[in-house]
Amino acid sequence: MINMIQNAKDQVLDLTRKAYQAAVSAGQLPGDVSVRAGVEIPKDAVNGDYTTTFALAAAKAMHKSPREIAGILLEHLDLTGSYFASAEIAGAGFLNFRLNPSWYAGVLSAVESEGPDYGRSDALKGQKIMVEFVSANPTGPMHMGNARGGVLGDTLAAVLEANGAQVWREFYVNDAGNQIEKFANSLEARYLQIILGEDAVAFPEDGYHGDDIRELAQAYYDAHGEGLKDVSREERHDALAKFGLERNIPKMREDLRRYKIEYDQWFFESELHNTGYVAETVDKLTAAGYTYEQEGALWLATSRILEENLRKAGKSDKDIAKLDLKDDVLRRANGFYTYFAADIAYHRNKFEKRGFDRVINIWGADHHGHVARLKGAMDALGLDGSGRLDIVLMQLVKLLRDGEVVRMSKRTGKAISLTDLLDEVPVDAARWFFNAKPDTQMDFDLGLAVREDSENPIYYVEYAHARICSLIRNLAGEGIAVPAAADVDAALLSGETETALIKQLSLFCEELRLAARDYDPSHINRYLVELAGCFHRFYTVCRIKGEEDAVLKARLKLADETRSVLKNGLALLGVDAPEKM
RNA sequence: GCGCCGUUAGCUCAGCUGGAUAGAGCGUCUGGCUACGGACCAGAAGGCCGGGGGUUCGAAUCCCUCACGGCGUGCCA
Repeated sequence: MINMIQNAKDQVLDLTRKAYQAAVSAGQLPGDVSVRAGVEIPKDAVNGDYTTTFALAAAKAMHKSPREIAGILLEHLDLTGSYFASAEIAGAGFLNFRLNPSWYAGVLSAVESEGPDYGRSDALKGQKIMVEFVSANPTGPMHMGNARGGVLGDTLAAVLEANGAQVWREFYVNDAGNQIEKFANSLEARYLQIILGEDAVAFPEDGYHGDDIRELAQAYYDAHGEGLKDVSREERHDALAKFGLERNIPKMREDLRRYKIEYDQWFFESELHNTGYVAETVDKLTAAGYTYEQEGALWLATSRILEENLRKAGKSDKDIAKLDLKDDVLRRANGFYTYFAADIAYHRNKFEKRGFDRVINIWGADHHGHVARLKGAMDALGLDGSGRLDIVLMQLVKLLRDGEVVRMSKRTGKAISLTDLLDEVPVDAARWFFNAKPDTQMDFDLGLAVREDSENPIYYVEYAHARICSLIRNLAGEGIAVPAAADVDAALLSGETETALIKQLSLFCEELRLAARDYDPSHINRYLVELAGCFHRFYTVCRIKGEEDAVLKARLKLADETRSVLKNGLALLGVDAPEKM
């Protein structure tokens, strides 16, 4: 885990502090001033490779102008043996540093020695994190929201892993409760319609109208005949629901696998009910004094819990009163537990029983009303939901085809499902596009995703990779192999496009850190587009084949390392890095 | 009403939790290979960062407020 960015930043700060101490000793600056200075990479390379705002931040406390302080620091700055060739004052009082070849050589050797692990860190080492995502209802096909959530969850998990965390991918199967009851009702109606005729059996108003329900009923009928016609309603429901789930769940598993998503576990809601864990969890909340009975139902005093949290967060009573907080039912008057009660039990299970340090859920934005309540319920159980449960809400996906909104699948006439999408768009294109920042609404253009031109960024990145592979193949054919970093003179890579490319290689670790910090893997997409751009620019300006041996080697090495980092980045996204296109 | 998310170039979005002249890609216009893959590269035009206040050396970024758009506000999940 070599991070050359961090190394350079640390060194800038260290050199600056030493210069400051020297200036204090010389009596030129006041001592004992603690300065909160940052080190940054300037947007524009004319402002150096690294810059510190030390002088700007210190100006007030030292009663001197930033430029004056910067000037004194510069006098005492000793760059001997550092990564830097020079430093200068600029603008309002920035101290700008320029890298020397030793740093560039450091990047080349880091990429080489870490290979497929380059970019990984142990920042989250020792943390056990669960990412729960998709968790679609097993009552029907998965939709666009699931497609987006699947990519986000899977890639986020990969990003957290790359930062050293121990990650668990989980799918929560809602195989209990009202949804399943509705599912059974719908199947029952279709089943009886097959036997008695469409007109003889009314279809439930709130049932699932999709063709998939008809197909399931037909499949049951084909396999088992009229056996369920005269049994009790309950028996018929159980048999049909069981049959439906046993078909639907493996189907979801297959569809997700096609989407390159594999889970560590499929967790069944029914298990929480069957083992009495839901009841036990509700009893715990009661024992903690957070429940009450009203109109035959058992309620959770959500409003009180949230009020306590908000007060702790510094909200005024007036603001809290405005919120109109409501309590939630845990157990209905009919004795059944609500989905919310099961969800509380499920999350208690994640934290308490399975010992996850952090739990991340990917939810559709339409569930956001649930976020604070679930966290609050965890708080009430003493499990610190506010601190350890993170919910990533993703906004809706609007599907377009050549600029026009698409609502229905041409084939089925129903909402477009995840499999419809994959029939139309390559998996890699879908994975690339859905890996966008979760909290903005997104347009997914089916036409664009399959277009093989410059408007489609995935090809830009893949092309860079394929181009490099081709170059290496050609040179290998001439007996020229990629050299070791130790045999490369980094000082020869001094052209603008070359230094820019090496700097971009060094940024990978940083982008991975940000992706994990923001729960936003799209940092990687942008990084890869930029990296590909740096390469294409380098490749246009710098020839490799036919150059003098030392130059050829250095440039070939740089190209090969670019290939390696492109591949690492694409692998995190679950996208193939093609050697030919 | 209340809450959450959003508003940056014609379009899609960055902007590293306060830094230098607000950046990319696409689209538009103009250029660039008898040389390693032209699925590429270079250049140009295009902005009251939704509006208005505030905080400070300094604000797209932090606070307040208003406007617009999306989504919520069930003994549904």
